[in-house]
Amino acid sequence: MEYKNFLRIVPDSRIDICRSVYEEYKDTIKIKKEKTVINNLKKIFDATLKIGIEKGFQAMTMRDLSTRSGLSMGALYSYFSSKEEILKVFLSEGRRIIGRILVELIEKEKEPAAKLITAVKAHLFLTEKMHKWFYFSYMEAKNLSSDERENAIQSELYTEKLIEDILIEGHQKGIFRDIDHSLAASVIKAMLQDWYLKRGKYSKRKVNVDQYAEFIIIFINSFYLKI
Amino acid sequence: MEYKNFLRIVPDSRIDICRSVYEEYKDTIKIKKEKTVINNLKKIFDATLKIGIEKGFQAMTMRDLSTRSGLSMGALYSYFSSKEEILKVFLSEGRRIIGRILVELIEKEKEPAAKLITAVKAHLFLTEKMHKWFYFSYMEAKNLSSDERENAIQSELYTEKLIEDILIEGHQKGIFRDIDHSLAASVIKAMLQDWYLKRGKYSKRKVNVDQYAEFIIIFINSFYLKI
DNA sequence: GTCTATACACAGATAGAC
DNA sequence: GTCTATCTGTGTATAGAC
Repeated sequence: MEYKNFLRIVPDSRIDICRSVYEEYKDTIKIKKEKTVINNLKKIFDATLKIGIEKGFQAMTMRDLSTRSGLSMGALYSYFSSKEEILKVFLSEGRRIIGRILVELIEKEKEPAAKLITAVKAHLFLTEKMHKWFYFSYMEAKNLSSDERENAIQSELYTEKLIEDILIEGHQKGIFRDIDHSLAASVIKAMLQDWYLKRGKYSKRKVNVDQYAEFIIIFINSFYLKI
Repeated sequence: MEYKNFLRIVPDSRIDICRSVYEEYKDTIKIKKEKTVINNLKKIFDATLKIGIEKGFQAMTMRDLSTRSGLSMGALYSYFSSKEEILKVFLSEGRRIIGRILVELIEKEKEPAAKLITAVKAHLFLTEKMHKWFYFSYMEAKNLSSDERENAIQSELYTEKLIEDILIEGHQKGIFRDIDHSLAASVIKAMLQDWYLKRGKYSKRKVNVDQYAEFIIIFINSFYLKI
């Protein structure tokens, strides 16, 4: 699969997040008209992402957010009770949607070698599509409350476990070599994350996500695949 | 070489940074007694690092820093003219020292295969020794002024170039395979960075830096070394 | 449902005593 | 060389008009 095919399969996640937030928080959100809420949530999250990437969430002021989202300060506070809550909600709903897509795509494959390729591509393609969200999420996770930070870490480890399980299964079926699967999953994850953490560098070097995916897969296979 | 040997070779970098800062900034620092300056710079940088890792540099207030360093607000401002300057000086002097050590260690080796191993170990061991500084530096680089941020990026790319050059040399000498050296250097760097970015994870799994180094080297060699 | 005006706390920075 | 006290700007959050 190439990135352009992936884009056709996966729905627009930006609106997904807003709908999902509306469903879960309609009791605490003071505004009641669904269409208004989703529309404004989108403005809020879009602006949060832009400013957050420009100068970090901490440095973003509610006045910044008001200006960039086009909503007044008062309006913002009828959607969220605090600045901190915006971060919490935006990151946790994003994680949910991403986890779901990732699992769905991997489960379609039956053989470990194909599963591994799908896991790598699905992760890279998702981070390509939502690269601002991923970058923001990575950088701001440490600013969450300790409960929420724990959730973020668990979500990371879950992705890693998906990869590790594929490696273990492949080894049991005699396809993959006998290697420390936990460590291997960890460094594979590191390579996947580099794609969205250093996005600008790869752009400058004219490396696109399909090329990066291919390279990573060859790298991993040369290490893992029995010849 | 193992980590414990490395520790014997490399001098205490925390005091190095303070001395280096004193030399370079003695004109703008209002205090004149060298011993006092170095002693207090150490207190300031130690506290900056601790608080910065706990809650980020932006969230650190000058009052926090005053309390934790044991110096008054007034005293702090006779060493630095602003909060921003503390970050700039601390990161740029650290980069200088690290770059120097890295190059010195690699230059000792003559053969590409040995150079590659040394580069990997030197990087991992340095980040192990100064892991708080590296983590802090990675997370806060985006909060620098655009000039200083550019310096930080260039310093990153320089490390990557060191690796790429080793790969190219090895290929020219017929030892390494013909692979996209730029991409390879990039993902190797990603694996090296994971060591200090996810330090806690590896601790929990009882993986030490020597084991991680060995794993990474086997991984790279299986991809790169001609059989 | 959205706005403007404002309360109140706390940030960075400095002046001047010691 | 270091401290305390204080200035001033700006941050989050809210009250109440429209």
